[in-house]
Amino acid sequence: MKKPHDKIQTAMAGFREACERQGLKLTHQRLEIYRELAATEEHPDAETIHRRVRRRIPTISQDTVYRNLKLLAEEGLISIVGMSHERLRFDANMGMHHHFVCVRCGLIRDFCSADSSASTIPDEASTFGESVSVHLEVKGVCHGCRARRGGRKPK
Amino acid sequence: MKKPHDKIQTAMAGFREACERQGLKLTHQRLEIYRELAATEEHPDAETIHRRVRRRIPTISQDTVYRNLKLLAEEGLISIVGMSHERLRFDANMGMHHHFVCVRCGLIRDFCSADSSASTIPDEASTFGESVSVHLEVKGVCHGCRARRGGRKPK
DNA sequence: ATGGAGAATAGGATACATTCCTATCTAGGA
DNA sequence: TCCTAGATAGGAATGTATCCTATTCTCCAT
Repeated sequence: MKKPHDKIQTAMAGFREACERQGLKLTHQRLEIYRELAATEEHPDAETIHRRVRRRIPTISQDTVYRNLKLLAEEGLISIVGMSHERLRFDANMGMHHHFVCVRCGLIRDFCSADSSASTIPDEASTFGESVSVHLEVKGVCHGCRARRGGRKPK
Repeated sequence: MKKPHDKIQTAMAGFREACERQGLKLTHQRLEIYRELAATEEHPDAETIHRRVRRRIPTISQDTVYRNLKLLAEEGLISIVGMSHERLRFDANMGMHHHFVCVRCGLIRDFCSADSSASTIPDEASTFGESVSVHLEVKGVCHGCRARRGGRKPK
């Protein structure tokens, strides 16, 4: 079993490299925000990260935490669990289906996979609890957004 | 190709039955909210549904729309796309992995599936755009919540 | 059909996560 | 060391979603 400390050290080194490669400045705040996230497996929310980082940087603002988390997610250095944050969206189709989600405009489309294994609850999930549903979430850029070009969200 | 009108009729009949079975009253508002959702495949948000239903029920309140959508989702008559609405949550683990999500307490755990097909982007997704990632989302009730018993969320 | 009890609704008030604004500061290259 | 674009702090603003409560409505029993 690897020491958790070493794992974080490794993650931090990789993070520094990635920031330099992508032209992001290595600020104290940014590093500590990432360190806090890399140190846990519980998928914390922004407020939790803010609270924890504040133990070491008492004056850090919530805006800095939100801004960095969003930026790092856009740069592919961390990920946002579930959908990118937008309003709740609903679906009357209760049959088995999967979702294609456009990360730029939020378009969601249903599809059914020919691959039946994507519709079976994996055994590994029983470690955590009793599963009731499973679906694939495919993230990407839809044709419309691709045609519009542009490196960022139209919004 | 089946007429869309017939599909909605069928869906409405099933909805009425389900409401009666589960002791939900068949109010005009509730029926129209469901009808609006059943008539589209675009996974609208609550505001959109509110706006559309208001064309036929001008005085319907946004609270009624929100309340019914949430209730119907809890009763399993419709579904909420993505995660149930909570704060954004982040993840520094960029390796391939899936998520188990407890629908009661919001716990999220990573796992890797032995089934490699769950890690391949389905061909069907290319219909909609260029995919960049795929992961399984397994919803269920975690052991902790199961032990605590109770039919509803602890919150 | 009619009355009553509890569920459901309308409308406004409220909560709260997230983002915006802007003056100030800092990392990193010249 | 100096400069500049990028980053931050702090507070204000935004906007989705929920709460509150008086009123209305559904549906079962009479």
